[in-house]
Amino acid sequence: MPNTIQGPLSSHRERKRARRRREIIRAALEAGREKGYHATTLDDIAGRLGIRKAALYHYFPDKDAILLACHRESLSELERIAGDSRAVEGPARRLSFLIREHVRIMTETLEGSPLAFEVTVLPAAARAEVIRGRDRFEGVLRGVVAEGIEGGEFRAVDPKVAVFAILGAVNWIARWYRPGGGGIQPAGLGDAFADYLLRGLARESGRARP
Amino acid sequence: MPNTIQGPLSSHRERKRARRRREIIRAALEAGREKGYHATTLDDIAGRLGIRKAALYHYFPDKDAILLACHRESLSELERIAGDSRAVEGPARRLSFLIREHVRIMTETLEGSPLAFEVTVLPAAARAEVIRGRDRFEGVLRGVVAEGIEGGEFRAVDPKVAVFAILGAVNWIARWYRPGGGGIQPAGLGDAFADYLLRGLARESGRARP
DNA sequence: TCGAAAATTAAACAATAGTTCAGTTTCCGG
DNA sequence: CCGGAAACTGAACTATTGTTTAATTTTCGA
Repeated sequence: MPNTIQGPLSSHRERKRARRRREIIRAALEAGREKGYHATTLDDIAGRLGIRKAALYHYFPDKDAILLACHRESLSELERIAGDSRAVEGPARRLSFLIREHVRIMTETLEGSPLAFEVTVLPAAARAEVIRGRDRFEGVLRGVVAEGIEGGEFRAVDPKVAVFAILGAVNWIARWYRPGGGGIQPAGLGDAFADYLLRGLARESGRARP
Repeated sequence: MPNTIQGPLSSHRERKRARRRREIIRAALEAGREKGYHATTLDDIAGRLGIRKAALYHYFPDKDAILLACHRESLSELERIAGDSRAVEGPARRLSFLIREHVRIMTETLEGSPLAFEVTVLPAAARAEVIRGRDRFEGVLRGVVAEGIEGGEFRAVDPKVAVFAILGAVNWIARWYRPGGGGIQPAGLGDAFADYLLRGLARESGRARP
């Protein structure tokens, strides 16, 4: 008997299914941008894809699983930039990189959707996973700030408080940013935020990013 | 015929009723701190007061009205500190005052409840009122920043972007602050935030608040 | 092209939670 | 202390919405 149980790791069908899953996540993020998780119905999400809500159950076991997938989407992005940041030398430059990339995630990947922050409704295991992921990223930021202080590049602030302020400024983007909305451009926003938030840490008034 | 239509402006009964309304608002803010508006049921709110949810309808016409009252609670606080700030001289000192007071509202009055930010569910008229109030406060902050730039006290940033960052840092407190939670103390937090966020604007590296 | 598996749908189901209402208890001013 | 008004309750009602199931359509590999 040939091995029919385990096909190729990414068959055509599997890739198509994975693509559809991402479309659903994208639709959920878009729908959630307006109303938040609870006010977003499965009809809202399905309607954006031109299908009925029952079809969603072929890709996710329930509504919470869609929310969790949205969280994972954002978490994997955060993990990626945390990894990439290791190649950037110097606490100031590294923190600047992290802020600019985080702003990019907020404006591009999540498009300002607050879905990736509503964590209280998730079942305990899923909530723990998400919180662990966020804590990890928070820890990376704190590490960078602490390193900058030790090296004398930053002044002696409480890293915990500084990181809360930074994450607040960036995450709050979900509350006011709307893609295509006039005025503020994503790229400029990331630079402006990094510039502003870095200067608050700089020991000297000169350029925060040498 | 004596004037029985309009009793004294604050009879005993009226004051008692007003007090009960405030208790309900407080309970809603507490309950909403854990789960957010949609996940907070009328049973949650009523339960904290030892009554049944039907009793709430003697004080508010529906659930949305309770949310609106929570918003108005926070808006009136913001308006108050905006007014008080006019007595503080100099953009740097005034901005510092506003940040510290705003932090105090987040930690003391709202106790970290996100209820005063969930605006999308409100009916159009109520939503417009809340947004108008928040815009007004935002405008005050922008004015202070712009004034500081004109006077040469702050460097030339985009006031809009800076205020988004400031409001994000402060409002995000609702996401992580828990009253009585160990570690961070409200008073110290306000000073630390004001210090950090002011330095990002300061033209010179010296003390931001002279 | 054929047939099985995947995708989707329509309809019914279930559970939650906001709302209403008639009736009961509590409160308080005269 | 009395009587009416205010406060509150229990229960029923309703609307929304997540979930399940059986049936139908579509897709795609052999």
